Amino acid sequence: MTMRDVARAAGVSPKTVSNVMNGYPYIREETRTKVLAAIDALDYRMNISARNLKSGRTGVIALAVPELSNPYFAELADATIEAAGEHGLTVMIETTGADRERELSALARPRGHLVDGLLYSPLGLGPEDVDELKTSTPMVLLGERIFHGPVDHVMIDNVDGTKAVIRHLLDQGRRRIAVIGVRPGEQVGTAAIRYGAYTSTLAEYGVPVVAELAVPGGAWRRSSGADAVQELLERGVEFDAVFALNDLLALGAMRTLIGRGMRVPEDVAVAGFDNIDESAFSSPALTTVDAGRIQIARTAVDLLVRRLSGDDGPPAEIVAPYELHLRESTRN
Amino acid sequence: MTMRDVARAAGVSPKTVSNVMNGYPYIREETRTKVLAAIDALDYRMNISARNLKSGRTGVIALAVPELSNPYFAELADATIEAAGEHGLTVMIETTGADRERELSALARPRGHLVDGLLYSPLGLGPEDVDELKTSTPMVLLGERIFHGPVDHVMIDNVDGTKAVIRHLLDQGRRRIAVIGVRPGEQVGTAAIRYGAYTSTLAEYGVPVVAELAVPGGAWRRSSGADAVQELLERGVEFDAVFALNDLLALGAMRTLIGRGMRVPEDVAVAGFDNIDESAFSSPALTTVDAGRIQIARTAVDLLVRRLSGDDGPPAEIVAPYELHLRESTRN
DNA sequence: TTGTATGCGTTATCAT
DNA sequence: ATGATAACGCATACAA
Repeated sequence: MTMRDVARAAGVSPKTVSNVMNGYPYIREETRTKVLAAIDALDYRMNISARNLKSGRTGVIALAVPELSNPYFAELADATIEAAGEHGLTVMIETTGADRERELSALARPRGHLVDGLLYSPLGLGPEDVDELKTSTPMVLLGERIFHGPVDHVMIDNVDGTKAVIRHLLDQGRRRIAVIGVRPGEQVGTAAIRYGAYTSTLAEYGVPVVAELAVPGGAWRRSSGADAVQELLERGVEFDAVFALNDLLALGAMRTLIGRGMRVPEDVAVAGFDNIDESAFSSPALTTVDAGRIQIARTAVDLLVRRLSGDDGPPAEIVAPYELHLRESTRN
Repeated sequence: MTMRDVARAAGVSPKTVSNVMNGYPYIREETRTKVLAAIDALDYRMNISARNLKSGRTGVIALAVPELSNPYFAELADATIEAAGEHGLTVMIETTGADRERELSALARPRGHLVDGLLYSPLGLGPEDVDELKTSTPMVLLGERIFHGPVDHVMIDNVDGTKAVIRHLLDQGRRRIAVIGVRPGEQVGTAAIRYGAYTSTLAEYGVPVVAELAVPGGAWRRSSGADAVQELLERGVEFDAVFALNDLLALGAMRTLIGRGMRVPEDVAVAGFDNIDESAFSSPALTTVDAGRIQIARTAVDLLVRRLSGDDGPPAEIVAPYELHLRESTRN
């Protein structure tokens, strides 16, 4: 079942069938109708591999994320699939496990020319890898580890988002705000940015930054959040609020607090970042910053589509607007 | 950058390069080394489209699920990607939104011959669609809407899993067990099976099945679970336990109960089904049935791989083992 | 053990 | 507005 078969059935040449399928404008209405009827009758689908071989286009873009078990990335993936679908593109999801090697390999001639472009959300790469980004495949970067790179970049408004939530905690009278999930060694990346915004907001209010209130946490999972709070309690550190660098950490933190008989928010307020679906339904519901994933997905796909259609202007850097969601976990 | 270039660089013919890349055994070690060196030096990747055009294989399989925002499917996707990776296969995720039309279209010549096989988890299809499954693309069905179809089938042990959790609730002395997420009209599918196992377990214990304890819920989301319990409370129905047909419903249900000042499990025990990551970290932690998604993914990929390598034996029907996780939400 | 010739299904180019 | 022809990069069959 090839284009030739369709052409034969419609009484035209293969090229005409191709033209119809690709929306070539100069076709007589009568011819188009005939061809479409034949396509329908034979239930014909074009062979994408053959087209790709000739034209270089597959209609597939890849989304490289650490893992789908993290709801933030799963929800981002859903949003991306939807946004891509509106442009007739299919999304191929690649999970890298936040592993540097696997992230780099996702960059190398993605999937043997099988994808037209790449939406790329690296956790293990940094500014030192900026050269690796000069791929031939169009790419849009999601995240904040590599600034002013050679490619388009869609970012979360980490600074203002964090400031908003920390101000909220301070306005509620909290003064000993623990922060969990920090990465002490790192100078770049989401952790460093959010932590920096945390300290500068405390400074604004004249609240001292206390080292023992910052708890490292490598993987931003529920279990790390639970462990972090456990550690604070065991060390006897006093705190009246927890700012978790993402929602999963916050949910894990609340789990430990409640398990230890503490009240949220009365004894300790908890806030997170991401606004994953889960956060609206936890008990108590979690105060968090919505990073704007719907808009991020949409913007990233739009940028990529523009590149795919040949735009080679200078790299764009776009910051998605954040939104603070105040819920029970911080309300006095 | 084609195979010819590599061949030229290595001083051999393209065919030899092809042989090396495909693991053809009868190659002199010296030749193989030369070729591999050239591949490495030129950073060559094979063009998958070209291979597909000739051989029919792409090394890509598709996983069709309703949506990734549901953590069960996201976690299943992660497990599938991992299992497929061990066979050198890439996974392309297709979300159908549980929409019948989109599910059917995922079936039709998937992605223009771009995928070798399909792992298919339909929610909107039923036995009446069994003919649609007779595709030319190898396929493995995940779920329980279509039994004894023409294709391999990996199933959750819904009956025994449900029985185990209901017995547990009964053993704890619960006698008015609400069940939420039922689908009254449906004769097939997960909802009907789990609800059937619920009623038969009650019967075993001589506990009457009360109609008003069964609350319908179309989409199995947190919000539906919250609404279902809301409805029970508003109707003044008495109940000492909630069996939610999946974890998301259960988490939503707990949210409403706790929000209304009820204690879980003291006043009402809550149990779910799926054992998504979230359930171990809710407050209280959720008792649930692990449907065995890791094993389901592994088994499904194995079955598909066997089909891809030409096995055309009769369709297999495999039931993954369940595991009951007892947590705080049901412990007296 | 390696090389040569051919064709997979589509699109680009050019012609009509 | 439509058609003829060649070529994309690889694998297959067959030859050497």
